[in-house]
Amino acid sequence: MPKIQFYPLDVTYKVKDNKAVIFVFGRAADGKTICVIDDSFHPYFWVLLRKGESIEKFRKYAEGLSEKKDNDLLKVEKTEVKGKKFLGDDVEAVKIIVNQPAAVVHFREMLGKRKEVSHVLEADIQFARRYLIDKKITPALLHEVEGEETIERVKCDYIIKAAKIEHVSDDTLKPKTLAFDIETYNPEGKNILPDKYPIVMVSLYGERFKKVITWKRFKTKHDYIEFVDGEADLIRRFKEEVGSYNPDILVGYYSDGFDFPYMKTRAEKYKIDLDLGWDHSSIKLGRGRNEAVEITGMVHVDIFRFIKFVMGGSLDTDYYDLSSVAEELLGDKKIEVELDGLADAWDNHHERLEPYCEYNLHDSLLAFKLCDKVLPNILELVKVVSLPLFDTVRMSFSQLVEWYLLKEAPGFNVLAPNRPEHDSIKERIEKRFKGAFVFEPKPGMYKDIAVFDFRSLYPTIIASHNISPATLNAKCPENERDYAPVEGKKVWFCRNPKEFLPRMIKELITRRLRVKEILKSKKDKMLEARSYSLKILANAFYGYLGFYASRWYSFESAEAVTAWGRFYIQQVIKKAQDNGFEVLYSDTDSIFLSLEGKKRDDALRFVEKINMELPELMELEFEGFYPRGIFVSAKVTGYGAKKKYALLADDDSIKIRGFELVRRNWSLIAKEVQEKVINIILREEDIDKAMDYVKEVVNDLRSNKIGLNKVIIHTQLTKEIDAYEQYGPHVAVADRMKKQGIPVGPGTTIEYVIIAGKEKIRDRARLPGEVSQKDYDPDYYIDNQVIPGVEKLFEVLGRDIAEETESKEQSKLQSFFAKKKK
DNA sequence: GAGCATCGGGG
DNA sequence: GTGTACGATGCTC
Repeated sequence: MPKIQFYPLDVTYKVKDNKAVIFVFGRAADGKTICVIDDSFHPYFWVLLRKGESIEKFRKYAEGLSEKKDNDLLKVEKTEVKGKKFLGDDVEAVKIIVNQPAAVVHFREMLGKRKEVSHVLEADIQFARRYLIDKKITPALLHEVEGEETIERVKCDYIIKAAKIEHVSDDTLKPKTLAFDIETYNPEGKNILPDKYPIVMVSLYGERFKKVITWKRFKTKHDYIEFVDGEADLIRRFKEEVGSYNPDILVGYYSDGFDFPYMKTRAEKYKIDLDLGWDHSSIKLGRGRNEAVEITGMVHVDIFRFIKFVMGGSLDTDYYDLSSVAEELLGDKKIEVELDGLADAWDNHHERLEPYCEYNLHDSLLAFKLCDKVLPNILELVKVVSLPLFDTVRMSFSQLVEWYLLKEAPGFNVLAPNRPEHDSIKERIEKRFKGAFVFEPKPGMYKDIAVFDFRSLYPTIIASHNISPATLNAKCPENERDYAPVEGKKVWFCRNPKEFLPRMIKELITRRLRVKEILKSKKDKMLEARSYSLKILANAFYGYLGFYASRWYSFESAEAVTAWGRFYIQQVIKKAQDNGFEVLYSDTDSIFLSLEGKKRDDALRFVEKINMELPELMELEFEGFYPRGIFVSAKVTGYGAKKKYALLADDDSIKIRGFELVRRNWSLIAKEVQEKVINIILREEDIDKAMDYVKEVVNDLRSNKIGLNKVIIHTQLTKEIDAYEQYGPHVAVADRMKKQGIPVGPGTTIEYVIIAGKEKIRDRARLPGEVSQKDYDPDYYIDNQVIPGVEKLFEVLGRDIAEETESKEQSKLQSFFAKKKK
């Protein structure tokens, strides 16, 4: 039989003659598309019987089951018995093999009701995924299919009826990616109405390929712009172009929630079928909260989702709009155009449309590059969970952990627990336990700080103490028990045998260590991405144990993890103090030591000693030396602020945590002053200079020397103007804009300046275009923007910025006396 | 301050 | 499709 090597990408199934037929779509090694068809795989699930019940009697009963439902025949094909592990117990499990997926739904319910049955297990694992797990197929890796060519209505170069599919190597597909983005006619600002307004342009961007399709003509220098006669043609041409480019991955930014749903609505209007699927099926829109748009065969990636939910933790940006994300990850932004002017240009000024096409294309380019950038992360996760890219990029951490466990379970002969039912979910949500330990910092400025943190603290605790629902308070001799330091509770985990869940997390940790080992000798972006993916997945295990919807949920296990976490970090703190170090700050897994009167080597030796005493996998790592650092007091309590500090690193870079620098609704001048003050304090240690700088800015503000652009405040409208109860300055300005005929609505960013006067602040808010530099109110910017941003920093250093700049209370007092005099 | 509802992203 | 989904934030009582 002929053999073909290929990279699987997508899996689905169809029911034919009461039998499930699997379709594996992918890219052959020669670049052609391939569809592998397999009808030899049967759906199944497991049943456990109560103690004392006869397995043979039950099997006899089950094997005769058959039912007609509508036109479907549902029947049990056969049963098997196998020794399995279920939550640490050895059990005899009955495998119920049925003819088609719908029969699983039917018989799991029927058998679940019988009194001799105690558990129905793994009866909710989707058939296509089950197929991948059981056949050990990992999407995007090289496989070989052996089989004959066959005929089927699919858009594939090879159509093979499989006799055998085998994993060949970890050689990974370099996918062909195409990005797309639409622009729509939108006279109503943020209010998006697909039923009412058309798509005006669509862009496509791929390797050596770019195109913008639009349907109003104008003179242009760009040969990538193609003109068609109307929206319907635009949609048809989009389909054709995607088809002829024939990508493995079609990527968009928020295309699950916007581009595809919008296009679908428009296509329906013209009765155009968006049949992009390799089996000629239409794109499938997700319902309700699940917005995923699926295309059979082709991998549709909504890169926004992946970046926000999987990469989010490591990004600095607070916002996940394309521009912010692209800026951080790629150093490239969206092209700036006046989007509100598109509708007018579309209606009345075609000659103004070209910039919008450039903008449109650039969005696709950004989506393309973002996808390319995070592809190594995606592929690493795909390797771990062995699910199609489509599913993997849309999974939350807990789902990734769960599918990793589900995939590995058969190899360890482990039966997966069921997901919780409604009642137990409610119970689980209400249960809370104690979290991490935070050592409150004493506000102040410190010199020579050494920072250490535990490498993957929680994952290594789980692996080292064999934490899992199966070992929790299980039977084992007293000297085999590891008691968790949970207050007021007797909780232990048996040290042996090493259980499934800790073994799985250990596998991730050691895999990552191997990657990191290679990384030491050569820098490699791919490997860094792999290391990152493995790290976040390992870290997610702890959350998974305590997550209400988990199969392997274990409240006591999660509780034990944080208890041990507190135990270890407190132990380090204590030992540091015993060794004469001053501990400045500690949060969860990190510790900040003052090196006053000590040498760097002392700190390194101290950590070495700590590591000798820790369990094998656990390690306190050196994070860095910082010549100077400042900890600021919290706003409310006045005590040490958690997670609010700035450090000057050895390489002269500054690490800022928890300060407001990035907030959108701060004026540029406020951000600038905060940043500069931190810099002067840390780099030059010259408090007077920092103070003088602030005074200078305050004076410049007073004499209106600061440019208007630096006093503009940005605030986003979150709802309709009328809906605001609190008529704040940004709402007032939005109102003014509306009266001037500028469209505003939810999502519009309002820019305003506060001008001098005695009225309420909201009555003194103006559009930047309405005022000039001499109009803004110095007092407002001094008291409400600049001073609050640096107040705490100076407070730590024993200085009162408000007093020294004679702002705030002072000025209020002055005006009070001024009034009195009159 | 708890409890509920709604954004988020997208033009 | 052997199905189900989060989490931060703002607003109201």
